[in-house]
Amino acid sequence: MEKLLSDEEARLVLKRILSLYPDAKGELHWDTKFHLLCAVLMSAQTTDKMVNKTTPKFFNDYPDSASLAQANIRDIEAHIRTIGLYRTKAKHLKETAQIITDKFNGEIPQDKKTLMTLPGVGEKTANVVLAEGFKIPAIAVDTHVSRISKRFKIVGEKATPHEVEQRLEELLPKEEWIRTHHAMILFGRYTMPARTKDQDPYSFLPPLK
DNA sequence: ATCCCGAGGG
DNA sequence: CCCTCTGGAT
Repeated sequence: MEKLLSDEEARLVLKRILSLYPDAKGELHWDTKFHLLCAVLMSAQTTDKMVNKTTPKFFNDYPDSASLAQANIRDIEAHIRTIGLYRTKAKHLKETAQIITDKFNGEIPQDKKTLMTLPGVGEKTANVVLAEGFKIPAIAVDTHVSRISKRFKIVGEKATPHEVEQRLEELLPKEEWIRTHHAMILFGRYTMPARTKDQDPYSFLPPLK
Protein backbone atom coordinates (compact mmCIF):
# COMPACT_ATOMS: atom_id res chain seq x y z
CA MET A 1 0.00 0.00 0.00
CA GLU A 2 1.36 3.36 -0.93
CA LYS A 3 1.39 5.93 1.82
CA LEU A 4 0.00 9.32 0.88
CA LEU A 5 0.89 12.70 2.32
CA SER A 6 -1.26 14.27 5.01
CA ASP A 7 -3.12 17.45 4.13
CA GLU A 8 -0.49 19.51 5.92
CA GLU A 9 2.42 17.79 4.15
CA ALA A 10 0.74 18.12 0.78
CA ARG A 11 0.03 21.82 1.32
CA LEU A 12 3.66 22.39 2.23
CA VAL A 13 4.87 20.68 -0.95
CA LEU A 14 2.49 22.82 -3.05
CA LYS A 15 3.64 25.94 -1.25
CA ARG A 16 7.26 25.16 -2.01
CA ILE A 17 6.46 24.56 -5.69
CA LEU A 18 4.60 27.88 -5.76
CA SER A 19 7.61 29.61 -4.22
CA LEU A 20 9.71 28.57 -7.24
CA TYR A 21 7.28 30.05 -9.77
CA PRO A 22 5.39 32.81 -7.92
CA ASP A 23 4.50 34.72 -11.10
CA ALA A 24 3.75 31.77 -13.40
CA LYS A 25 1.23 32.41 -16.14
CA GLY A 26 -0.16 30.45 -19.06
CA GLU A 27 2.20 30.33 -22.03
CA LEU A 28 -0.34 29.90 -24.83
CA HIS A 29 -0.78 32.95 -27.04
CA TRP A 30 -4.33 34.12 -27.78
CA ASP A 31 -6.42 37.27 -28.21
CA THR A 32 -10.13 36.47 -28.14
CA LYS A 33 -11.85 33.82 -26.04
CA PHE A 34 -12.75 31.91 -29.16
CA HIS A 35 -9.09 31.80 -30.15
CA LEU A 36 -8.18 30.71 -26.63
CA LEU A 37 -10.57 27.78 -26.99
CA CYS A 38 -8.98 26.90 -30.35
CA ALA A 39 -5.45 27.07 -28.93
CA VAL A 40 -6.30 24.89 -25.94
CA LEU A 41 -8.03 22.38 -28.20
CA MET A 42 -4.87 22.22 -30.30
CA SER A 43 -2.57 21.81 -27.28
CA ALA A 44 -3.44 18.21 -26.43
CA GLN A 45 -0.28 16.05 -26.38
CA THR A 46 1.70 18.92 -27.87
CA THR A 47 3.95 21.63 -26.44
CA ASP A 48 2.64 25.17 -26.13
CA LYS A 49 5.61 26.31 -28.18
CA MET A 50 4.47 24.29 -31.19
CA VAL A 51 0.91 25.57 -30.84
CA ASN A 52 2.15 29.16 -30.64
CA LYS A 53 3.95 28.69 -33.95
CA THR A 54 0.75 27.79 -35.78
CA THR A 55 -1.75 30.16 -34.19
CA PRO A 56 -0.72 33.53 -35.73
CA LYS A 57 -1.67 32.41 -39.24
CA PHE A 58 -4.58 30.34 -37.97
CA PHE A 59 -6.06 33.30 -36.07
CA ASN A 60 -5.54 35.59 -39.04
CA ASP A 61 -7.25 33.22 -41.48
CA TYR A 62 -10.05 32.27 -39.05
CA PRO A 63 -10.81 35.43 -37.06
CA ASP A 64 -14.07 34.13 -35.55
CA SER A 65 -16.14 30.99 -35.09
CA ALA A 66 -18.23 31.62 -38.21
CA SER A 67 -15.20 31.69 -40.51
CA LEU A 68 -13.77 28.52 -38.99
CA ALA A 69 -17.14 26.77 -39.20
CA GLN A 70 -17.26 27.44 -42.94
CA ALA A 71 -13.64 26.52 -43.63
CA ASN A 72 -12.59 23.48 -45.64
CA ILE A 73 -11.48 20.67 -43.35
CA ARG A 74 -8.36 20.01 -45.47
CA ASP A 75 -7.41 23.63 -45.18
CA ILE A 76 -7.72 23.53 -41.39
CA GLU A 77 -5.56 20.38 -41.34
CA ALA A 78 -2.90 22.16 -43.38
CA HIS A 79 -2.75 24.96 -40.77
CA ILE A 80 -2.18 22.61 -37.85
CA ARG A 81 -0.31 19.68 -39.39
CA THR A 82 2.86 20.25 -37.38
CA ILE A 83 1.23 19.87 -33.97
CA GLY A 84 0.28 16.20 -34.22
CA LEU A 85 -3.15 14.52 -33.96
CA TYR A 86 -4.06 17.00 -36.67
CA ARG A 87 -6.95 15.15 -38.32
CA THR A 88 -8.84 14.69 -35.07
CA LYS A 89 -8.11 18.24 -33.98
CA ALA A 90 -9.17 19.77 -37.31
CA LYS A 91 -12.49 17.92 -37.14
CA HIS A 92 -13.07 18.99 -33.54
CA LEU A 93 -12.13 22.60 -34.28
CA LYS A 94 -14.57 22.85 -37.17
CA GLU A 95 -17.41 21.13 -35.33
CA THR A 96 -16.85 23.21 -32.21
CA ALA A 97 -16.82 26.39 -34.29
CA GLN A 98 -20.09 25.36 -35.90
CA ILE A 99 -21.77 24.82 -32.52
CA ILE A 100 -20.37 28.04 -31.03
CA THR A 101 -21.67 29.91 -34.06
CA ASP A 102 -25.21 28.64 -34.31
CA LYS A 103 -26.01 27.39 -30.84
CA PHE A 104 -24.16 29.91 -28.66
CA ASN A 105 -24.36 32.91 -30.94
CA GLY A 106 -20.58 33.17 -31.24
CA GLU A 107 -20.04 33.39 -27.46
CA ILE A 108 -17.91 31.01 -25.41
CA PRO A 109 -19.89 29.34 -22.60
CA GLN A 110 -18.72 30.12 -19.06
CA ASP A 111 -19.54 26.87 -17.34
CA LYS A 112 -17.72 23.57 -17.36
CA LYS A 113 -20.68 21.35 -18.18
CA THR A 114 -21.59 23.28 -21.30
CA LEU A 115 -17.98 23.58 -22.47
CA MET A 116 -17.58 19.82 -22.13
CA THR A 117 -20.43 19.21 -24.58
CA LEU A 118 -18.22 20.63 -27.34
CA PRO A 119 -16.34 18.07 -29.46
CA GLY A 120 -12.73 17.73 -28.34
CA VAL A 121 -13.36 19.57 -25.08
CA GLY A 122 -12.88 17.45 -21.94
CA GLU A 123 -12.44 18.48 -18.34
CA LYS A 124 -8.85 19.69 -18.73
CA THR A 125 -9.61 21.89 -21.74
CA ALA A 126 -12.75 23.30 -20.13
CA ASN A 127 -10.83 24.20 -16.97
CA VAL A 128 -8.12 26.01 -18.92
CA VAL A 129 -10.72 28.09 -20.78
CA LEU A 130 -12.51 28.96 -17.53
CA ALA A 131 -9.32 29.91 -15.70
CA GLU A 132 -7.47 31.71 -18.50
CA GLY A 133 -10.41 33.26 -20.28
CA PHE A 134 -12.77 34.08 -17.44
CA LYS A 135 -10.55 34.06 -14.33
CA ILE A 136 -12.87 31.46 -12.83
CA PRO A 137 -10.95 29.31 -10.30
CA ALA A 138 -10.19 25.88 -11.77
CA ILE A 139 -7.33 23.39 -11.75
CA ALA A 140 -6.71 21.81 -15.15
CA VAL A 141 -5.07 18.44 -14.69
CA ASP A 142 -2.66 17.66 -17.50
CA THR A 143 0.30 15.33 -17.74
CA HIS A 144 2.46 17.61 -15.55
CA VAL A 145 -0.05 18.14 -12.75
CA SER A 146 -0.76 14.41 -12.68
CA ARG A 147 2.89 13.41 -12.62
CA ILE A 148 3.83 15.86 -9.87
CA SER A 149 0.83 14.95 -7.72
CA LYS A 150 1.70 11.27 -7.99
CA ARG A 151 5.47 11.54 -7.44
CA PHE A 152 4.98 13.53 -4.27
CA LYS A 153 2.19 11.14 -3.24
CA ILE A 154 -0.39 13.86 -2.96
CA VAL A 155 -2.60 11.30 -4.72
CA GLY A 156 -2.29 7.58 -5.35
CA GLU A 157 -0.47 6.16 -8.35
CA LYS A 158 -3.69 5.17 -10.10
CA ALA A 159 -5.63 8.38 -9.50
CA THR A 160 -7.62 9.62 -12.50
CA PRO A 161 -7.25 13.23 -13.64
CA HIS A 162 -10.63 13.98 -12.09
CA GLU A 163 -9.50 12.56 -8.75
CA VAL A 164 -6.29 14.61 -8.90
CA GLU A 165 -8.34 17.74 -9.52
CA GLN A 166 -10.66 17.02 -6.57
CA ARG A 167 -7.76 16.40 -4.23
CA LEU A 168 -5.89 19.59 -5.16
CA GLU A 169 -9.06 21.65 -4.95
CA GLU A 170 -9.80 20.36 -1.48
CA LEU A 171 -6.27 21.16 -0.32
CA LEU A 172 -6.17 24.75 -1.58
CA PRO A 173 -8.36 27.81 -1.10
CA LYS A 174 -10.03 28.87 -4.34
CA GLU A 175 -7.95 32.03 -4.52
CA GLU A 176 -4.82 29.89 -4.93
CA TRP A 177 -6.12 27.45 -7.55
CA ILE A 178 -5.04 29.32 -10.67
CA ARG A 179 -1.65 30.43 -9.34
CA THR A 180 -0.79 26.99 -8.00
CA HIS A 181 -1.90 25.34 -11.24
CA HIS A 182 0.42 27.58 -13.28
CA ALA A 183 3.30 26.96 -10.89
CA MET A 184 2.80 23.18 -11.14
CA ILE A 185 2.85 23.36 -14.94
CA LEU A 186 6.16 25.24 -15.04
CA PHE A 187 7.66 23.12 -12.27
CA GLY A 188 6.71 20.04 -14.29
CA ARG A 189 7.95 21.46 -17.55
CA TYR A 190 11.25 22.96 -16.46
CA THR A 191 12.22 21.62 -13.02
CA MET A 192 10.90 18.07 -12.70
CA PRO A 193 10.18 16.75 -16.23
CA ALA A 194 9.01 13.18 -16.85
CA ARG A 195 12.50 11.82 -17.43
CA THR A 196 13.58 12.58 -13.83
CA LYS A 197 11.50 9.73 -12.46
CA ASP A 198 14.44 7.95 -10.82
CA GLN A 199 15.38 10.98 -8.73
CA ASP A 200 14.09 12.00 -5.34
CA PRO A 201 11.26 14.48 -6.01
CA TYR A 202 12.21 16.47 -2.91
CA SER A 203 15.64 17.17 -4.48
CA PHE A 204 13.82 19.54 -6.86
CA LEU A 205 12.20 21.59 -4.10
CA PRO A 206 13.78 24.53 -2.26
CA PRO A 207 14.94 23.64 1.28
CA LEU A 208 12.55 24.12 4.19
CA LYS A 209 13.41 27.27 6.06
C1' DA B 1 -7.42 -0.33 -23.56
C1' DT B 2 -6.56 1.78 -27.93
C1' DC B 3 -6.18 5.23 -31.33
C1' DC B 4 -4.72 9.66 -33.05
C1' DC B 5 0.38 11.89 -34.64
C1' DG B 6 4.22 15.44 -35.68
C1' DA B 7 8.23 17.64 -33.49
C1' DG B 8 11.85 17.92 -30.26
C1' DG B 9 15.10 16.09 -26.83
C1' DG B 10 18.20 12.58 -25.07
C1' DC C 1 16.38 4.66 -31.56
C1' DC C 2 12.80 5.79 -27.60
C1' DC C 3 10.18 8.98 -24.75
C1' DT C 4 7.35 12.94 -24.08
C1' DC C 5 4.36 16.85 -24.98
C1' DT C 6 -1.08 21.51 -20.73
C1' DG C 7 -6.14 14.86 -23.96
C1' DG C 8 -10.31 13.22 -25.67
C1' DA C 9 -13.32 9.94 -28.04
C1' DT C 10 -14.37 5.28 -28.97
